[in-house]
Amino acid sequence: MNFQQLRIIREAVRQDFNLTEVANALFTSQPGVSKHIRDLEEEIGVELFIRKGKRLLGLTPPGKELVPVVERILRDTQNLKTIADQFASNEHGNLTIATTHTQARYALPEVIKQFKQRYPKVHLTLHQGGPTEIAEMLVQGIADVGIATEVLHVSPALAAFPSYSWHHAVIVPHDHPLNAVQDLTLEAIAAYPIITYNEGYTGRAQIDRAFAQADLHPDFVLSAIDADVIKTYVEVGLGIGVIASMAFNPAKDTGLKLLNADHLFEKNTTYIAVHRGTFLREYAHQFALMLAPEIDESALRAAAESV
Amino acid sequence: MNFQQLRIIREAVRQDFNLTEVANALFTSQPGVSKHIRDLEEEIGVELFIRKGKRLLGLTPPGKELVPVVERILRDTQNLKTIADQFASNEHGNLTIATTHTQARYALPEVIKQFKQRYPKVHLTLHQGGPTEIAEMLVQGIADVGIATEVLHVSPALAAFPSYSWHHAVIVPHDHPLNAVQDLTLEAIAAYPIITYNEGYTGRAQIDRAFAQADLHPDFVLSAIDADVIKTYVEVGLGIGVIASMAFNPAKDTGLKLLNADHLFEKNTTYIAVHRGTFLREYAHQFALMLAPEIDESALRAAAESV
DNA sequence: TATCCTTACGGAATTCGTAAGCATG
DNA sequence: CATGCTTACGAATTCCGTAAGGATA
Repeated sequence: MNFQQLRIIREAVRQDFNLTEVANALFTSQPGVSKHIRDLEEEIGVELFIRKGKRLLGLTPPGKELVPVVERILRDTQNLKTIADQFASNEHGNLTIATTHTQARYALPEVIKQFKQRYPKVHLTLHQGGPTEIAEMLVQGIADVGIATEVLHVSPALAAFPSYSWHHAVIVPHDHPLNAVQDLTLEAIAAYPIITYNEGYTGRAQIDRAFAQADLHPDFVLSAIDADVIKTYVEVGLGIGVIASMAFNPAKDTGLKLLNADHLFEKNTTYIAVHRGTFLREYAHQFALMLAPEIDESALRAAAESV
Repeated sequence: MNFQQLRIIREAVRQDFNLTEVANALFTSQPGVSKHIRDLEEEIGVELFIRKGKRLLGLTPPGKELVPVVERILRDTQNLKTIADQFASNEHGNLTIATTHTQARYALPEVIKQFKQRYPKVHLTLHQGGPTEIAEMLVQGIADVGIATEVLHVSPALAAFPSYSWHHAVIVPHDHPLNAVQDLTLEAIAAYPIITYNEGYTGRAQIDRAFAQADLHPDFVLSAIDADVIKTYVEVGLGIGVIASMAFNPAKDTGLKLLNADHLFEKNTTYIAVHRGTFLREYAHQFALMLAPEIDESALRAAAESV
């Protein structure tokens, strides 16, 4: 048994059992991949993959049990290197953050500025994606921490901690009739075409839920991933916008007005997530604490260390 | 990085940093061991061992952090093989039990007979030793389950479950004056030379505690690891014996009489222990359940699977 | 001076990549 | 017939053991 064999097993699952792709992903030859798999199967005495003719289709029952152990071994080898790097220097290294546009654009800049002041030599990488992609990046070990409002609880392999809370707000052009309304209601909003986030992004589920509970069916005329796009279309008069309030900048968004809607939509909570069993560098840990100061530090360590 | 390097690191700790012994233990050459260590240290970029001249003296701080991860990786590779064997056959395999003389001689025979009936093809190995040796055998993965009355809680890496409880009793020759006594007291016992278990064995601590609390200082004229030895010396009149009551067999120990002492000594509990993070074969699991039927099955699985 | 580690080097074993062949959707 | 896996074989690399040398209790 060797590590290359284990990497191949893990990659085979990730590449949907296409060994040619596995070979590409691991920068090796395809026949070598085949041989490694057969060697390992022979060594441990069970077939890991279901085969139909020459193709691999999936995992056998033993394969299903063994793959998580393989993944843990490989994660631990990664941890070995990470811990060693930690001792080599607390100040340099890489930190990869997977997050959504909204967080990257409006919530993170302040924290990242602060982080860079403390750790100027740490190289930061920001990966952007939807919630499921963020979760996947954590699971695959591509990203160290993930930040999103939506379901980062999906996989039990992830540990999520609340970072901060915020509300949606309504944005309208300056000359819009809603500007005159005193107490904003869902009914009043639902009377106009609405531009807001895509499903699965930035608390969209909360927005839908609020209207559904009020038995309202507004016209979602356009949806987008980010507030900048939404604001643009509100400005051109396509409808009113519902965005995260922090995405409104009075200094820059001069053509628009922000209407408070805290009482209309449920509070949203943005979470910071890490992958259980993956060692966190000291600075990654500090980054998490900067973003969520009230996080239970020992819980974070525990999440990162146990499986 | 390869598994041999990791095995060498683990073995270096076990062999107290004597690389010659490491080479012997792993059936390889000593220069190879040295090279593997230096290669690994170079690869991860930190020194794992404190060196004085050419000798290794201990672990550096990074070494102390990394060794547990190395151990977990190696344990998981063992788990891979164990799980694979499990699928190859539920009925064959090996089960290694580490236990004390007392358990092996008096408590286990019935359970083992029952186990062999259910799993006739499983090869059983009984390793005998003191409590610390039993714990060590579990930690090193030499034994699958450990059974003892004494401290198996020492290492947090072990999970111990109560199996059954028992009391000490007094044994005397037939013509002994204590035979006539109605209500046995500690004072009455302490008046005679006592033969009982060695320190650290079969609840000896309970016996000492009982006398200490009564402020009695009996003459422990002889101590031994097993009841057979104790009985022999009681028969020749060297003193009275204090043994586990289950070690008395009225049919065979015809020259002796058993005096109940449940009210004099605290109850003892025999524990069954496994090493956390080590996968238990189905039959090993069943063995544990036979020995401790009221064990929480999910707790046992959890102990065996998490770290 | 005996123990223990390192360096050096040659051979053994493993791993890897290329080329060719075969099965399947 | 293109995709995907296997077999076969030679090259490259890694691993291992022996022999010799040096440091330390």
